[in-house]
Amino acid sequence: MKPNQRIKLSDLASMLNLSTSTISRALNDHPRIPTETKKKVKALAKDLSYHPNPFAKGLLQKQTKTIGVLIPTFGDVFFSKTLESIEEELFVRGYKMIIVRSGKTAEQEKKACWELAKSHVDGIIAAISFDHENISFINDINDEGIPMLFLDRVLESVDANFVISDDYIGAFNAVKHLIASGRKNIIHLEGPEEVSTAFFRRQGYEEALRSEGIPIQENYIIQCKSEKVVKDKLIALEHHYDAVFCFNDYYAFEYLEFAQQRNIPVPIEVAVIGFSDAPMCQYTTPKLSSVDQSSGDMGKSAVDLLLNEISCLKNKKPIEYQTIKTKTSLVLRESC
Amino acid sequence: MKPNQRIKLSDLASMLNLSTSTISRALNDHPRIPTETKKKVKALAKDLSYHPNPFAKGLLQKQTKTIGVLIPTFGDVFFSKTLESIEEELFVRGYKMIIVRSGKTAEQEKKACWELAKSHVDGIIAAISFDHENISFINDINDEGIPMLFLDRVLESVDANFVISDDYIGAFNAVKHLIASGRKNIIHLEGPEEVSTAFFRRQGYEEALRSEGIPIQENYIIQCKSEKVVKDKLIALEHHYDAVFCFNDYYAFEYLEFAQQRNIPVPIEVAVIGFSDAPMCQYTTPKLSSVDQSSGDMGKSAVDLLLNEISCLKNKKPIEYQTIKTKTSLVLRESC
DNA sequence: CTGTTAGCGCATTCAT
DNA sequence: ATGAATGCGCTAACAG
Repeated sequence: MKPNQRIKLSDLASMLNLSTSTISRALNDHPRIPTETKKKVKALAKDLSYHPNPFAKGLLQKQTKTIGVLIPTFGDVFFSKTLESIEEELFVRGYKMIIVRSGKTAEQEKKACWELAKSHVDGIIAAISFDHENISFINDINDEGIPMLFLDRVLESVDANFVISDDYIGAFNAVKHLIASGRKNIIHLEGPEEVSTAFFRRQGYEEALRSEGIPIQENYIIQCKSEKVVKDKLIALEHHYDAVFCFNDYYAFEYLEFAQQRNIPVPIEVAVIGFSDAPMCQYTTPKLSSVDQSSGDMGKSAVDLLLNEISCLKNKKPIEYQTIKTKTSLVLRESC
Repeated sequence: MKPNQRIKLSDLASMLNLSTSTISRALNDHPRIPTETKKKVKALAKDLSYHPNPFAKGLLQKQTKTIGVLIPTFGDVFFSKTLESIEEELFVRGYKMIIVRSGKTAEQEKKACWELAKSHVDGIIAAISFDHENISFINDINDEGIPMLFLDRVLESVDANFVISDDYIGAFNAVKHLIASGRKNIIHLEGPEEVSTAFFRRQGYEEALRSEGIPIQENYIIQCKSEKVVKDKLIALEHHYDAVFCFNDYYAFEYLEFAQQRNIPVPIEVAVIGFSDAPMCQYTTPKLSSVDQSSGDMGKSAVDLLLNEISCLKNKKPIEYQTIKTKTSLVLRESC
């Protein structure tokens, strides 16, 4: 029962006095093999815990049943949650997952992408961070026959499938809610300029103000590059603002800490809303309101779309690229 | 420059009027190839962005340059941090990483392990959750020539490399600190019984009490299965305890929330310490003191040990199994 | 120094 | 219904 060596087709063949082709066909449910033989072969295979060598298969056939995933970091809860759902969906559908981190620079990101391509994955799910001036490598990877799906961030001028959350609407509704509850002077802690999500969340913020006839003040929009600069700006604005809409939950956590240090009562004096709805939102004081991105859906949709594209590619069917926007919802807690 | 088809050795060979073996040797820096030829070949390879097919290599050679990683979840910050360091170290050393989640049951965990083994990874880093009654599958996987390293949790009676943090000392020091600061009635929120870390942390807790001559009270040790039961027990003990030492940070976050609801002032009346030092510890009110596990070191050590074992296996050198305990350190914040 | 040959494990012709 | 032969892309043993 316990082979201490890897078993292969030819082993089964010689044990049953059949040829490797028959064994192979039996295992793959080829129509012209008698049920009797199939049973016998499968039983033995199971008994010896035979597993086909994925490298032989990968070499012979086109597909490797492996998907590459590119993420900026494991540390961000949004990506953890999304990874969790991607892994689950891939596992169910018989795919393995190779993960690489994209790192801190556009160059590293490009390299990481190539690393996946070189691994001959069947497809890539990529959460691209940077605004690559030269996106030709994406086309190059596509040219190698590896479809790419982009997650969370959109790239202009790339023809591909996208799965993003509706950042614009999410931000819009959050800010609308702040205004509806009487806030007028709303600060936006803006995300890094290189990511598209930051752009759309800011757009949503601005449009919400505009729709209510509130003028947009440039000094209320704070680009969060250096912690010190942000704090200085906040201090300069103190008592002039009554709400803070944050690019993500981490910014919001930082703000809550800042507010506590400066004795700014939240939500009495300042209301705060984060983005992504990290599990930690319920453990801060006050509990943080946040925009949920339904990351579980994002992972599942991404896998769906990508595997579908792979299947189209294999069957030479035409591909219609889509951009799926998953719904956001405002989760109200104590901070607003 | 842009091949829209995957390029292979024979392509390079025909373009340079050389044989595939020469190309192969040139690319692999074989000693008996003139520098001139190597340059020429490498230049062309780069120009056409040639990448060797890892499946052909994997089939032919023993190693696949891929490591399998088994973790319970992406959601736990401890695992995120460890994954981050594993990925980094593997990437540097030219390895890819396949991740599978082990799921909720011992059966799923076993299946996930086999899934990795079937993928013909060169080795497996596994954070095993459950106390498998039948650990024969681990031996079976070893028999297939795939070394396994166990991370974070030890398994009795398995002969292998382990990388764990020194849970016992970490817990011991934390509780010692509580006692030193005048606490006497210390509750322990105990982790799940199936994981070894829970066992050692409890041991550390008990030994710290014992060393100070404080009796161990069974009703002060609360097994955290159902949230409701835990809260009921805590309520029953109210005003009788002055500190809570938690199995991990999440338990501690939950406790902080509970304390707030019941108007128990932390740390005035009750001191709290968590375990793992999640980044979120600094955003709670009060900021949570916690035991850091140096998860970065754990990831790196795990990769080191495993790749070393793989290399020994390949060169038929004898293997000496080790258990590396990484250091813990108490990070003091406001909660104690 | 280089080319020829063979074979890794498998699925798929083509024969029978 | 089954077996023999072929080749996926690559490296290594064996010539020359």
